[in-house]
Amino acid sequence: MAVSIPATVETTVHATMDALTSAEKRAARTLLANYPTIGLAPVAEFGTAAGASAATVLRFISRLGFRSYPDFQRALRTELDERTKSPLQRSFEVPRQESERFLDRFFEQTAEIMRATAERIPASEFEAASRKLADSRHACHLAGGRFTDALAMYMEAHLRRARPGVRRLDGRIANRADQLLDIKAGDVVVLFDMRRYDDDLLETARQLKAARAFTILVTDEWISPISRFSKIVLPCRVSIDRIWDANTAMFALVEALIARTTELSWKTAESRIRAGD
Amino acid sequence: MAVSIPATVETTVHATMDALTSAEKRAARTLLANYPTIGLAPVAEFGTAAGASAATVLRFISRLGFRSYPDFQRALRTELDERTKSPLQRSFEVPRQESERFLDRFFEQTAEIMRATAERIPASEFEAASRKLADSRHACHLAGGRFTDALAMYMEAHLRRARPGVRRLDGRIANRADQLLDIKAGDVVVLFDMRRYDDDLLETARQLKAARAFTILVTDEWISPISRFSKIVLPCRVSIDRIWDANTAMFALVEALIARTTELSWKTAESRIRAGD
DNA sequence: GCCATTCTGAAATTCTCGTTTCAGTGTTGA
DNA sequence: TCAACACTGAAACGAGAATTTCAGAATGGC
Repeated sequence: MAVSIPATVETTVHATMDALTSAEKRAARTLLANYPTIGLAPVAEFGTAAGASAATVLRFISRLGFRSYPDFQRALRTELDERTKSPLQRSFEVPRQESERFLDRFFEQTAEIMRATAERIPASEFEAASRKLADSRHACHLAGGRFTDALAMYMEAHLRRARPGVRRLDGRIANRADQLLDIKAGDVVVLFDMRRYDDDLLETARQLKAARAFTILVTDEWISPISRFSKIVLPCRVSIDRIWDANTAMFALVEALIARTTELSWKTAESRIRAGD
Repeated sequence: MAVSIPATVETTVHATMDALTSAEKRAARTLLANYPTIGLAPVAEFGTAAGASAATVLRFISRLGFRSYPDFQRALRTELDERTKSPLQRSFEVPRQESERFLDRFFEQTAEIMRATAERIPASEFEAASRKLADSRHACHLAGGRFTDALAMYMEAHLRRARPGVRRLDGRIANRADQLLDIKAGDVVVLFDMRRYDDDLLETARQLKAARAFTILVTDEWISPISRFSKIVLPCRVSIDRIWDANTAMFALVEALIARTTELSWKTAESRIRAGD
């Protein structure tokens, strides 16, 4: 038996979205983004906030099925009342409906992957990696493969805010040799490698080990051969019962590393962040 | 040191209570009992609920220090807005809990953010975006800002596997003008923009609209001004009660888009992927 | 690129709502 | 008991709100 979903204004908006014109959609989005307050304001104000005219907002409201704007506002108030009167009820509000939506299923699976990932990464490893990253006495280098280069890039951009001496290694192998010369013993290097593992990156890792760099490897559950040359290995689940591999857990791990590192080096980070913004 | 209490309407009512006449007190009690919804209703309704006349309610409101009833309502709305959005405005504090659980907590919060994101993205919008991306008759362009460029890059790498004609716009503005010339009416453009919103990207979006491109915007919960020039807007939660914004939900959305797009264009995608691996 | 169609916002219109007034009611103190 | 005073709500008023209309702009199909 399907549990009936309460027909809130919000769900109605979602359901109606399809049938809306573009200016009306702007109104819809504004409402969802400032739910429910903007709907409690006069139409004119709602219109301005949405970058549309009052008339458009009214058309939007009527398309949602309300007979008038005051009618719509009454619905919002009633809803608000019920929500605040039974806060406990809120967690049951959106019950285990069969999520037919692709997006919901996908996100659920992803959350599961993340849970599995968190389980498998030893806290001590994570902590050691963060501390090493937060230690700005040594330079920090990042590199990834074909698909993971974007992760390296993202991490670089954020790590730069927290500490000095962050650099991403160029993807092309030709340039690698030169770049490796800059790396000193004790420097931190974060490598991203997942199936199918990158041979060039493996070679790079070997040389880094020879140069006595401190290598942190972020890899998938099958673990890249680079682990041989790494001080710290952080394995992420990338699939559970899904056809495509999902790197979201890896991305989340990157964010966690950034967050923890920033926290640990807050003294340095604070001024850098303020200067950067 | 006294903790300063924020001057909410509610506290003002309490403070004013004993200066009120008996009918006014009825109004005050009604407001406190149905806070804040009854105050968002028309005066007449408020009056009826309180068993008093509209005039009495008005006198009550003015005694609270508001210049008019709409003024009072505006205060309530602002307050309501802040109540739902403010947890993230808390200033930075180093978490007392030591590192062990950092990763777990972080991932939990992230999962929560993802849930909230999935909830807010209308299925129709997601589906429409995927379909448009799967339609390889038109070219597809991607661009991001300072931190989101990495997302564009990641999406580019994967979308390339699924379909031809994918290109990422160069980050530097100088090159933008030339690149825009290549974009034809009907082309899909995926833009990533989050706080603090990128002015150059906004300008690019404006020109894209003029060129009649089909713009898909991936943004945060406060919605980039680019939404004005976009056909589809996909808002992601980036924070719930955490100091730093987290882009994991956005990354997951990108992966979901890639997955769905690949699914929809499987005929084309299959051979491309085989050739690429 | 052109035409039919749809969409949009400014302005005119209508009506509801907030506000004010004032007569009536209740209350207090002599 | 009566007068002075404060409180209250019904009704009149005017402001500002929602709604409708319509001409011009944008869009989509050929």
